[in-house]
Amino acid sequence: MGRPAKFTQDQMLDAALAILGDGGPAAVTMAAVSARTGAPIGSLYHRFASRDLLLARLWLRCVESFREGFIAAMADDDVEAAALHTPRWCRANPAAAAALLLHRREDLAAQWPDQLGPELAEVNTSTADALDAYLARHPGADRQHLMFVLADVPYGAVRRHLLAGRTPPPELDALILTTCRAVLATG
Amino acid sequence: MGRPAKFTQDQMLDAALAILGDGGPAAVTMAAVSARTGAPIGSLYHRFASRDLLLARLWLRCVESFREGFIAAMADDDVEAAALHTPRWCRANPAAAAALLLHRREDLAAQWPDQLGPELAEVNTSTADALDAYLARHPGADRQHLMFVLADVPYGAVRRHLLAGRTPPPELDALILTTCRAVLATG
DNA sequence: GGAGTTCTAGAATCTACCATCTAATTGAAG
DNA sequence: CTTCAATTAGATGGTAGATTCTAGAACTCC
Repeated sequence: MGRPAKFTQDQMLDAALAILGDGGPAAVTMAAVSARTGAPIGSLYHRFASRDLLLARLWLRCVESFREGFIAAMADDDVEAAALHTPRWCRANPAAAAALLLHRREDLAAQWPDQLGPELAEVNTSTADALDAYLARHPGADRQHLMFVLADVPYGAVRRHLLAGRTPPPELDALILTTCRAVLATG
Repeated sequence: MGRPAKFTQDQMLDAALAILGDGGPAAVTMAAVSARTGAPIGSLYHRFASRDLLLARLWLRCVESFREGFIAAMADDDVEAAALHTPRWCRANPAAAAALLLHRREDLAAQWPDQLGPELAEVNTSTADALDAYLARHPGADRQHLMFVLADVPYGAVRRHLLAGRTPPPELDALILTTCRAVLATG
């Protein structure tokens, strides 16, 4: 093999995530990640060819974690569970939630690395597919309304709390459910 | 007097706003603003003591524009109009809307300039006051529910479209209204 | 134990940008 | 026409941070 690693890739991503939470995208410098993990800069570059690649991987790791539960709920035809997945996931993964929902992807990795293109595409299409499949099973449903209820409202509901560094309060779920039912009853 | 100005402060802010829309906060360098307006860097620093000050002023200009209509609607006791103010204002001011809703204040001006502290405080308190006044007039209303309906839902509704560079579609207003009525009927 | 490989280590380099500084314009007022 | 202040102009300095480079350490397998 070779020399065993003293620092894992995930340790580096964890450090980057923590720094991101404290100081925003600009604070995530290679030097900062180095200082936080204790790993020398050379080791960082041994794992990640560039800063953009590191941040892109961090973003992907966060997204994967979120997407899984969402797609599962949709596959079960459970729209309400899918809508509630956002606040629940935020409570379970506050740091990842803040990273994902408080920043634009381009603000993290200015240049999305080519080699990660496929992974990015996969994330996007698999989510779209889950929605398409649901719509195919429910011809009466309206896509606009679904997006509103599944994405827009939960996102908005959660955001203010993440910004404040808090976890979304439990009362939020009732509000989201009320919205969900009212809007879906419409069309 | 002296030599008349060739470039106004608003021209510089407009350029910064456009650059922000194209490339995000990091793209708004003094050199970029200089190139876009045609004004030399020296002129920029003649008007704005620092980059942070320029971006802080840009942010304030955007916020003021939004706040006005919102506060007016609240003063009229018209919650539905206040909720719809967000999508309407976004349609009327797409660039400012993107700047305001797609970035965190700290991502624009890393260090908020001291001299702008009072203006920032004013923005925050005046909005809070409008809400407090409404609550005082309507003892039955629930603050959480109001925030959800006035801030969270409209914000979420609009965001996805701003991200895509589109203007929020008109159908959104009906969805927001439906949500507004359903949630306020609850508490 | 020697060869090969993977990883740590951090100094050195290179780049981009903010901010400063000096000098040159420009037009108004007297 | 002279004086004066506001503004333009942009070269230059200083710094922060990404990236590269070279050397050495630690482990496995033969």
